[in-house]
Amino acid sequence: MQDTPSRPYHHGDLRRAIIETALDMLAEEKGWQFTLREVARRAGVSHAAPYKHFPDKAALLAELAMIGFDRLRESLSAAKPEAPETLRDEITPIARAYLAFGTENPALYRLMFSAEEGKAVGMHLNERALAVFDILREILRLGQAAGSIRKRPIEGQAAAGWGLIHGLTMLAIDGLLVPEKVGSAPLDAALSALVEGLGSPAT
Amino acid sequence: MQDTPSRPYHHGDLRRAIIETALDMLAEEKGWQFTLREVARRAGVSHAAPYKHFPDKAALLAELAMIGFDRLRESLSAAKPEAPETLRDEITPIARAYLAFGTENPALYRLMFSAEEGKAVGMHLNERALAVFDILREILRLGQAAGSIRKRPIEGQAAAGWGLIHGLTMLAIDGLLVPEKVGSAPLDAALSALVEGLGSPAT
DNA sequence: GCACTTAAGTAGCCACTGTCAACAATGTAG
DNA sequence: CTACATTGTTGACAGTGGCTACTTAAGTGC
Repeated sequence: MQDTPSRPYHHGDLRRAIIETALDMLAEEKGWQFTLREVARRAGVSHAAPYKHFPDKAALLAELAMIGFDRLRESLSAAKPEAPETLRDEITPIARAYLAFGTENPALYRLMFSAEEGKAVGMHLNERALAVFDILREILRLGQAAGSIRKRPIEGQAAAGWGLIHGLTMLAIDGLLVPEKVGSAPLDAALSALVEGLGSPAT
Repeated sequence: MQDTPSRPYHHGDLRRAIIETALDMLAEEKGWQFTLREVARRAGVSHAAPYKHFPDKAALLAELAMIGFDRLRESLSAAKPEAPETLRDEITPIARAYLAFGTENPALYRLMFSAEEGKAVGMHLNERALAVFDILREILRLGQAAGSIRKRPIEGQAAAGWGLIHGLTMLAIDGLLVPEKVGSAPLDAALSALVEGLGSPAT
């Protein structure tokens, strides 16, 4: 695996390697607590090396969270269907992609939504988070224009949509989406309720 | 404040005092990271005293989480209206109480949904969590029987309801429910969508 | 009074973390 | 080829935290 058996003194692209390693670790176990030294260990560098690329731990965490939001946004964009026939056909693949992102990177997803305690980075981070949010808002806007979605304030509808998918993702991460309580396909069922709530009665 | 100026050697009810102190601390700042020593400090006892009442840190955390779920359930039960006229009138105060619980005890709420990594306690904890869930299921069951709620599998409707309120609560805790993006009353707006999605079209 | 249990305090071990400072290797500009 | 900036390594410091003896105080039964 190590493509450089006699690893050169200069890693070459350690910054990216550190981020990559950290993301891998965040994807692995959700119980994992983040430590700079462990990241360095796994990246195969000394414990102080990361300080050449990040001022401190918080900076790395903030960057990871931002990358997480970017990836989530990309993932959702990629999942967006070309020419959906119904509202449900449109949002289902996106919702699936969202939930998949969360369950595949549980710790990262949690980090994304708990890292903005440091208010300094908060602004930038919120920008990224709200960029993800905008995907949903756009769908609603177009849907309302096309008449497939009830004419209600978009903010409220967006709150419902994001709240729902975020909540389901969190519950899934925490292993609380047990079939006996929530059915075998909770996402589909919940989306049904959402679609019926957002969609125009006529359609 | 200290009702025992010359604190006796034996605290008397240290176990409860520790839990109380820990809950207070969890309610304060959400950025707070839990440490046994700090709890002991704030409780005014030595750093090893808690070990006389809890085998280890995880045990205390698990108990706190369980108490959290119990309190949440009580809070929701108390908020349940007597004779609601509409579905919306019925769920709105409950949803409000739920969100209030989360925003008033942010760290506790997070703990409740991230502590069951320790799989040993997982079972008991999930029981409590699902007990909260049952309140929602009961509402849906009665609503379907009375005809005010669409006849769909209850599990799916419950998933939608819990997912939505849990998601909104989490977003609120993380300060992501900003009015400019999500409206001035995101909870009410989201509940509108939910009610329209769950409620019978005729009603 | 006296032994015994319980509940607290004191002291400390051990592991670990974030961070910094000093040093070494490597690349680069002149 | 030499001076310098980069990037990585080593080592250490200070602080913390969980946890474990041992010790001391306080209640309890006899």
